[in-house]
Amino acid sequence: MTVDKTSIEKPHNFIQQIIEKDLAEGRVAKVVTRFPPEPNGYLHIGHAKAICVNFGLAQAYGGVCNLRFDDTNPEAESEDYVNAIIEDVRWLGFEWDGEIRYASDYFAQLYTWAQYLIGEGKAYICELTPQQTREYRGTLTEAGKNSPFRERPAEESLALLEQMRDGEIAEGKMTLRAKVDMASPNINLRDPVLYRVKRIAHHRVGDGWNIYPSYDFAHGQEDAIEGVSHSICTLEFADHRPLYDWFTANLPVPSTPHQYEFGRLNLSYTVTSKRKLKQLVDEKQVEAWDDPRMPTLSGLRRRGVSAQAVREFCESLAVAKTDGVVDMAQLDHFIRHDLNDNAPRAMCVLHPLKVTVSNWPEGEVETLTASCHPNRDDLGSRELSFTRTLYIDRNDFSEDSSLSRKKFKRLVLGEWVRLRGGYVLKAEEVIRDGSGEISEILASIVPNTVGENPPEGIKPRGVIHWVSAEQSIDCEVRLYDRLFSDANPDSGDKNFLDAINPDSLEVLKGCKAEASLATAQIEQAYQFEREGYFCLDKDSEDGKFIFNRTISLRDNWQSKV
RNA sequence: UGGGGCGUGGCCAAGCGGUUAAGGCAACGGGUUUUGAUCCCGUCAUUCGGAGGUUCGAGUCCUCCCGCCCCAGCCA
Repeated sequence: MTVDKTSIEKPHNFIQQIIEKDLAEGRVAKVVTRFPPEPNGYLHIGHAKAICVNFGLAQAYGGVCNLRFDDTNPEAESEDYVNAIIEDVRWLGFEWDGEIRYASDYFAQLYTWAQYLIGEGKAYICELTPQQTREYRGTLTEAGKNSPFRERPAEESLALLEQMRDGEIAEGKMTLRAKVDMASPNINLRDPVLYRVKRIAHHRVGDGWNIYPSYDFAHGQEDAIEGVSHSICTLEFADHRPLYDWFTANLPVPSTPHQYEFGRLNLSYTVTSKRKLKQLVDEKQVEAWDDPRMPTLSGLRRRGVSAQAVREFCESLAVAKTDGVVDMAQLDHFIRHDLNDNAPRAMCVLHPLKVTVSNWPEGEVETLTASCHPNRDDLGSRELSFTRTLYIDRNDFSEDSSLSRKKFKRLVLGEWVRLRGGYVLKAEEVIRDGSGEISEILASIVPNTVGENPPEGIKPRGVIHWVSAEQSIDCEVRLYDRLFSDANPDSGDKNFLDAINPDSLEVLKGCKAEASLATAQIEQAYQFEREGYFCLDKDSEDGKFIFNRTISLRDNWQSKV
């Protein structure tokens, strides 16, 4: 047995403790877990936690983890979702054991087991309408009552089941139900539905079936077929565990898996519910499932978040039974941490303001070399062109020279700043357009200040970024903010759509990026110095650059002044 | 009013009866810095939902109470 070192340095969570005990006492020979998504939507950050838990546990204890699609409800599912999910799991960096599995692979076996249960007198075809079924089920405080079809002879149920399967029964007319206990305080045990009629084709197995198994009748048996040792799911399934166990106990399954539940991930300022995310897409509140504002894995990826950042964030989460709300700031921390370490630096001016360097000859270009990372030489360097006309950010200039040096460490009329990686610059004059707005700044550089301190008496207020006007590329920059302005858009009886942040996307056109960015690749991360982390968006085309802001730099100066 | 689960600082969370209640995020001070970033250093729970009890000793065990989440799909 190989034990992963990194995972045993942290305190062991309750599932690890169970696994270790099972291994030590010989109850389990090999750890087998599974990640079982339903292909009815895209994977989100909450799924990332489940993926990391399941694959991580298998890895840590020398076992394997299956990827299995729980495709028992063709109504909501599609192949597109299957493909998107596969791509996301791969991107996250996990490798499943063997072939991808599908619940639909087991439809024939499940059907046979349904017949077996009927033969044992433990299941029956019920003809109660959906409405009646609800009434017979009772309530939270009152016991249900037995269906009048409960004692129907097995032969009859068997024949009816066949008719259901063959498409001879209309939807809603019949179900196969387990005979458990209509008086159980656990509502899930009040004769749960095993098969329902759905006369529609299945995205994977075509139209061979007119009935489809329910989650309860499928999940545990799928686990048993695959030899899953520890079936890990979220808290809301805890009430289903007795049923899960009931099936493995009453059916001739090849193994007896056990279910363990942990708290799903909730993140502040977003929703982690496939249903709600789908609503955002369907109602065009966002562009698509992979909109960079979405907490989906494809959205995070498109925004420029790395798989490693997502994984490390997930590692930082507890596997326990509490269901809290993790602060979005915690995810942000891991995103910044990864990007700070790995993203090459570049400069991009978001709100360009023209600067003419009056003591720099027209047409003269000096090529400066700048490091791509302050403390990673392996990331190399890039070239910057220094020319007479430059752009700096409008926000980095002020005419107000009464601003204190501490409060405004940027360019002020009559004073100096350091152009990052270049010269020290002095602002001398402001030029306005017809409307009175500043259209240009006339400035001069202090000679011999590239990589050198300026002479005595010249004190740059700070360092600002810039690009050459001639040697830069035009681009569009999309600034993303949180999708919701309420930390808990989902809580209570709030309608999460009411909390949508109207300013979650700001599109900046006519931004100026340094020339080296012309070779940027889609999703490849950069730090635009003093602004944040950005990556090229897939909407970019030849000569048309669109950058997404992954996340801004941490910014505490305002509070300190 | 039934069943299941959970309550440790602003958020997440270790703690498995015996040193002064880990750690991360956030926040706040300070240092370094050609990114107001990073990095570094420091501060941040006399107290563990509440009340009783057991014990030499309790966040950890017992009792009662309070609060929050999930379950009445032919969804998963």
